[in-house]
Order: sequence, then C-alpha cells, then structure tokens
Amino acid sequence: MSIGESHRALRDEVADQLRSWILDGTLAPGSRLGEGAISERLGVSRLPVREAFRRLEAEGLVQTAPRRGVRVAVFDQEELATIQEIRLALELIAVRKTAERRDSETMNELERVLLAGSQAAEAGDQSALKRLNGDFHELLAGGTGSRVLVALLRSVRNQAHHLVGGLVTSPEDSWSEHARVIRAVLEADAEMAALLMRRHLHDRHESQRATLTPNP
Amino acid sequence: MSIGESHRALRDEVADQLRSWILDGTLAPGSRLGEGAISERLGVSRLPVREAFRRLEAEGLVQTAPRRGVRVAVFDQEELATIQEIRLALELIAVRKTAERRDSETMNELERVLLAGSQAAEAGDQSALKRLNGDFHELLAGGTGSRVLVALLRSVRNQAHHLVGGLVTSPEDSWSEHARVIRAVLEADAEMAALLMRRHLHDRHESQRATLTPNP
DNA sequence: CTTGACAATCCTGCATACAGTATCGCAGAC
DNA sequence: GTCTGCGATACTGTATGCAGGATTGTCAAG
Repeated sequence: MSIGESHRALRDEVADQLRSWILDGTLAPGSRLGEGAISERLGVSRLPVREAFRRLEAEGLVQTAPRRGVRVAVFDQEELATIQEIRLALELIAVRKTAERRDSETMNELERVLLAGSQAAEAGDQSALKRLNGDFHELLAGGTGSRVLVALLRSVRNQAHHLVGGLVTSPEDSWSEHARVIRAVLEADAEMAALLMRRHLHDRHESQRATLTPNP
Repeated sequence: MSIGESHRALRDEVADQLRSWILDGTLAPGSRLGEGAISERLGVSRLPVREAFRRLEAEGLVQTAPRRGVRVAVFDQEELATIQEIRLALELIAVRKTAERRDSETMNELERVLLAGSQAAEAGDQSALKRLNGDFHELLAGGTGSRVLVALLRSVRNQAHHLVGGLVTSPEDSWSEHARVIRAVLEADAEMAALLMRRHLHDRHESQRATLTPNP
C-alpha cells in the first residue's frame, strides 16, 4: 500500500460535499446544479465537479438532461415504493450473507457498535445513535465482502433517505431494532437476523407511507 | 470512422463503445485502460473518456485505483455468487411488479416478442433469439416503470455477463424458459412468473458454477 | 544471476480556454 | 394584452496544456 493511495481525488471530495448537501436538504429536490456555481463555491475547477456529477448520477441522487444541466433527483410515489422494495431485498441479502460469513473483523466491529449503542441509548445521546445506526448498515453491507453490494446498498439508501426527507423515526427506536439484528448476527442466526431486518424496514416503510399520505 | 462528429454526447458514445468491448471480450478482465490510448483510438479528447470511465465504474464494469488508472473489473468467485444473488432478487422484483402493473405498452411488446421468438425458435434463427432474449429482460425491467430498477438491473446483468464470459446456455433453451415467463406475465400471474424466473436464473447459475468448477 | 535503487518516461489529475447550443429577456406585431 | 421572433447571455461540451505521482527500465552491487 503506497502513500499515494491515501491521497483523495478532488472529484471524491466534491462528490461527498454535494451528497451531504443533497441529503441534508441544503440542495432541494429539483433544484438545478450549475457546474460553474458549484466549482466557484468549492474553489475548484469545473472538471472535478463534472466527474462528481457522473458519480452522483450513477447513485441516483441527481438526474442529467443533455445540454440542460444537472438537477437534484425527483421521483414519484411509485418509484419511491420500488426503491424501498429494492432496498429491502438487498439488505436481506446483506444481513444473511454477513451472518453466514462471520468475518472476524466485522463481528468485532458489530460488538463494538452494540456496546457503544447501548451506552448511547442509556445516555440519550441522539447524535451518537444516529451515527451508530449508520455504522450498523455499513457494517452489514461490508460484512458480505462484496464491493458491489456495498455500492448498490449505499446508492439505494441514499435515494430512499433523500426521497422521504430524512428521518421519520427516532434514533432510539431504530437502535433498539438494530440491536436485535446485531445480536442475531453475532449468534450466527441468519434467518432470525433477516426476519428482524425485514420487520425493521417494513415498519419504517409503513410509517413513511403514513406520513406521506395522511388520509387513507 | 471517428465518432467525434456525432451529435450525441461523446461520453455516451465512448461509454457504449467501451461497454461493448468489455462485454464481447475485446478488453479482457484485468486489462488496463489508459485514457490516452482510448481517446486516441476513438478520435476524441481524454475528457469524454474520463467521464465514460466514471459511468462504467458506477456500472461495475471497471475498477479505478487512484493515480493508477482504470482496469476492466475482476471479481472472485464469492463476489460472482453475490452478484448472481443480487440479480435474482432484482429480477424477481421486476417480474412481479411488471405482472402486477400490466402496463399496456409493455404487454404489447411482450406479445410481439413472444410471437417473434416462437417463429425464430422454429426457424432456428440463433441471432434473432439472442436479441429477443435481451429484449425480454429489458422489457421486464422497463415494465416496472422504475428508472432506478432498470439502471440497477442493467448494471448487475453486465457484471454477471462479463464475469462468466458469455453465454453458457443455448439461445433456444433460454428462450423456452423466457416464453413461459412471458405467458405468465401476460396472464397476470405474478407469482407464477416469479417462480419461473427464479427457476430460470437458478438453473443458469448452477450450470455456470458447474462450468467454472468442473470437479465437485 | 538476482536484487535493489535511481532516473527517465508515462500517465493521471486538474486548470484554463474555446465553440456550440439552450435559455431568457425584450421588442414588435397581431 | 398576448404571442412570436430575435438577440444576448450563460452554460454545457470539448480540447489542450501543465504539474506531480506511478511505472518501468537500467545499472550496479552483492
């Protein structure tokens, strides 16, 4: 591993910045992203911005119209439902495979997260829980050892997250369900872990639907 | 013939060309893709090539190492198995949703493909069958109305295809299974269509595994 | 003959520059 | 008052140039 590998390409920095702006709502869905404006704002040339656009485009966070620039992605209800369905399927594959593989490093990390999460829940540390909830999903994807699955899941999660406009459930509620999944994975009970994950995501999905369409 | 004079965005042309070169084996897995060599060969500047790289990178066809260029993707057996699993899950979602939605245009197209495929199978027209088999999968993805799913499936199929090095089953065998799936979709029998699709992909997967690891 | 270090060369990453096209505003006509 | 056509402007798409790191070849030492 050479020193140069740690050097981060400017396009990656730009992509990360834009991603967080999109996910935290700074850039609203449908808003236009001009190369010039972004490059000026970030103090880089237009080229890294363009390459970052291509990546975000592949992640589904932005949509490109030829000769008309880039916009923050906007999807309809039906597409949102499909994305949730895709995410559920991929998360189930991930949690099963991780529980079956039992990669030692992942298991250690999961134990660490489980411990830290319990403490954070007891202390009522919301921001720590939010971070740990994110770690949870990343670990389950990474535990499969599949770069493809990690990339797909990250992409689908981004889409789902930015479409529903952020968290509709409290970090504590998410955490208690996550903790159960982690315990099942640590006990190598893949089917139980998958069942818990399915229930977890299904509940989230339903509560989001209820929020979005309040009148049945 | 240089494609630099076309009206379509050059990055799309370059990406298409590179994709077909990768899928048909002209560019072998692991081979390095230099910006300069590609741009010179296609008669364009390096910039469209770079942007095409980003897209192929997102599609999983190439892998990028910082400062060390781009290589045609190489995955191990385990990753291959995961990709097949992902593909199966996504195809099942697609076929179910298409059968439930029954989008009229897609249904018409499926009927057309079914008819044309039967004729081609009777005539023994291999190349036509190959094309229709491709149409089959594209239609099932498109019938969901989800651009996200279409993009994901195309990406995963590319990976699976290029990893196993092409077709291991005859177009006729694929076609007969495809035809059954189409009939189930046209009859709005989503569960039957999903079952047939599952069996179809599972059989392909097994025969590929057998080919790759001849000694059990 | 093998191995390690150094240097030349190649290539990637980024910035700047230019051409072509879409968008927007304004003016004039119906 | 509204619609249409023209022009200016801004932005995308593409090309070229340059700096810094990576790769490779060579030479010398063990």
